[in-house]
Amino acid sequence: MNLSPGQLDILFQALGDPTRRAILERLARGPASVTELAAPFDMALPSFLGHVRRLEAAGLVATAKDGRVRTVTLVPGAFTPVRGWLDEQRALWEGRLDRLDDYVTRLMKERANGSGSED
Amino acid sequence: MNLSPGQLDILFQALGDPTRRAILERLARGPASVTELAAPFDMALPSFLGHVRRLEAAGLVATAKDGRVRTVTLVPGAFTPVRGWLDEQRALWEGRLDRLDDYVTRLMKERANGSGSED
DNA sequence: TCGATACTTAGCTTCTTATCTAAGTATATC
DNA sequence: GATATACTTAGATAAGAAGCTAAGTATCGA
Repeated sequence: MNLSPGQLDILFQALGDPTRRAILERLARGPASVTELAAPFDMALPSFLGHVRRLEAAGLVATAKDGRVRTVTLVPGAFTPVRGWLDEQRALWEGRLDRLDDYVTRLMKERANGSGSED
Repeated sequence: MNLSPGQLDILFQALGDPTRRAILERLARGPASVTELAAPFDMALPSFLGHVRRLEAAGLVATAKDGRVRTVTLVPGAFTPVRGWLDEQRALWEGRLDRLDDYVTRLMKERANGSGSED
């Protein structure tokens, strides 16, 4: 299950804004209407709605309109690709350390076998 | 150990670009010079350097100039705040599920104790 | 039906980002 | 010392993001 090329871009970019992260933090405690969500922020509603839309485009939240109220909910698994990339990155790094370790180990064994003639 | 308000912004934003993520992936395998790093990308060097600078500003890489060559290396722990935020977010979410679970459990017990008079 | 509520759309301004080309500086190599 | 290499700086441009106000639409509640 590979993700489309730009998906990670959209996700990381969506997370790169304090307002949007705050929205997600709020939503982790349960769904809320747009107005409810917007209340803590000193921002015009259209501006705020832009953030919600961006989160929605990233697949981090889902919204549904019932009557005149739009309810926003967190999409639980949406962080997975981000975590995935981070984990991969860590694996790469640790793989490198392992190889470095191997290398040093081999080097030391060679020294122990001790021709001792190198400078 | 709390991080400055904008640190997460800068980190997430730095990661929200495919070129920059590719640079990090390459660097996980070991340090490289700017020109070396730039080779796979169809991009003018000044543009490319901009990306390296952004990664450096985010603390994700360190650079050092020796002679005319600037060597770029990964900063290992730099992802920690990102992971941290992601983990927190997950904890919040799971905390919510737990409470939901408690709630449902309590509800079912009440039913079992069965006054059965609520609608 | 009328007013209030909850968005929604449209249009504008400003700032930032991602690019580029052209030209400059500092080292290394011959 | 002349040339080549490896950045580096300095603009210029175009696109995108974040914010605003003003005005519109659709419900809800009395």
